[in-house]
Amino acid sequence: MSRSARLLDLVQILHRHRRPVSGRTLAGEMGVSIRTLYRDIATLQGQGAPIEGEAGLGYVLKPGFMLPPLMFTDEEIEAIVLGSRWVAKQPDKRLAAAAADALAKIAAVLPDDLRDDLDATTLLVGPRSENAEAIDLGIVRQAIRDERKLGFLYRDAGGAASKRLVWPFALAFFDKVRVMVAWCETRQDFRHFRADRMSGLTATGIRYPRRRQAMLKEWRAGLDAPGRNGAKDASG
Amino acid sequence: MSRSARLLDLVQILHRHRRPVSGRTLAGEMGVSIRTLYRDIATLQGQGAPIEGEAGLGYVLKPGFMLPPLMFTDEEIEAIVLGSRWVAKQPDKRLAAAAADALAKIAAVLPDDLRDDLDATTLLVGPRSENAEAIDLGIVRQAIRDERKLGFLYRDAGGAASKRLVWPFALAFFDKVRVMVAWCETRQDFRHFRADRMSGLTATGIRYPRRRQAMLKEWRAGLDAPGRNGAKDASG
DNA sequence: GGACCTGCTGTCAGATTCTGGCAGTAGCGA
DNA sequence: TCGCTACTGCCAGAATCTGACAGCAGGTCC
Repeated sequence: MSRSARLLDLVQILHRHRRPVSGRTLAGEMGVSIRTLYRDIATLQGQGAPIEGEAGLGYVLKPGFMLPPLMFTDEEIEAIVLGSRWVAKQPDKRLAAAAADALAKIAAVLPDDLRDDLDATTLLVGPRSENAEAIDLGIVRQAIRDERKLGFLYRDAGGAASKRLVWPFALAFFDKVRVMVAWCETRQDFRHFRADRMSGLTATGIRYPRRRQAMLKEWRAGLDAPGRNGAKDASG
Repeated sequence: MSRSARLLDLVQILHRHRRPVSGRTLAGEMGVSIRTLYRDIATLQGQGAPIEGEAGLGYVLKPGFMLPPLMFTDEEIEAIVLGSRWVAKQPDKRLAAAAADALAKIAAVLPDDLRDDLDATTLLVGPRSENAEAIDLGIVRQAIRDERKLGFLYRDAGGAASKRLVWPFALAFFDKVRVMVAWCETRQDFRHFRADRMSGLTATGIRYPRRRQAMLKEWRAGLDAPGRNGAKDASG
């Protein structure tokens, strides 16, 4: 196995273990001496991988992905840049910042002439009709990633407010509004919630008992089935 | 210089020369023997780089970018995936396909568990309100990249039609419509054209005499200047 | 056809890099 | 204190890379 391939492997092994792992263990899993492992870790850190080592504990990788060298066509890069620019204009500030960071990382590794092309890329995204949401969608995305319950106040189309505790598993971006899809504990059914009608969002930290992928699949099946509508807007 | 760094260099050198380059020349530019160069080319091709060699001519790199190993955080990947999905739903079919291809390439290099996450990524893009355009925006993007003139028929807001020859340099994606920004030869000024009002698009193949980056800069300066509006919609 | 340019492959000795083991320093927690 | 860990310097052997040479195949030009 080549060294570069081994480095990618190392990141993936670190990704699997969420808890700190000792260098000895990692070296064992990769079939390599511990001295070499330290060298590999140093190389990865030099390449910008967020690996942290603490004496007495082991190594942890901050959540993320390591991409190997990739080749993209002009059109593919244009698509990625345009898409990221669109995200960067979304009202969700953390996601927008992440999009900007991703673009910056890509730009940083390109040679000058290509970076100029990217800076001046002639695909522009128009300004959004702002539809300010009172809540921080970053909290919703974090709750989805961690599969944890969310509490909030919801005001339905009629204006009636209700307190909700839900299991969020998806977030949809429409032209105008953002919609959270979740299992509602109170109603015992799938519901979707417009972000601009939510308030008092609180991350409970309580893990919900299902996998978000499974819920997503079930919800999609409900959408496809004839005569049903999957989730209805949370008015009931 | 490490081998991996040299491989990236090789791609960049190939990118600079648009015409076919002989292996001997490339080897000279990199300070390496021709035998090693052949090995490097083979390695790059093995990694998926679209390099083509023809006996008697030399090597050509299909237009594209080579990205070195990159580390992205969870949020950055989510931003890229969401953005690409949005692009993939645009009516511009070639760009949409490119977005899908880029996503597929990224997915292909991820380990299984991460790919599942990506497939089921819980950030969805809602369907677009379709606003069918009669023209192929791919032609417009190609003309912008190659800095070549475009001819077409434009129907303005009042319904009056006019034949246009323009120097396109940007394409903007708004919520509903796509707008081409160009220098209009007839009017001798910047104009913008809504894609759904264009028809009979023809790529002339004639190169226009300015750099698109310069025009973009000038146009932007016009936007920022107080009391002006940069380009007006092509009604005049 | 013949001269010439190019891509491409095999082989092999020497240069270069990588690797593993050893020794030693330092931080953290019990 | 002890045990566990991260981390560094050193060096000989292993693995890999590199350059040079020889040779084949495919195109271009005269």
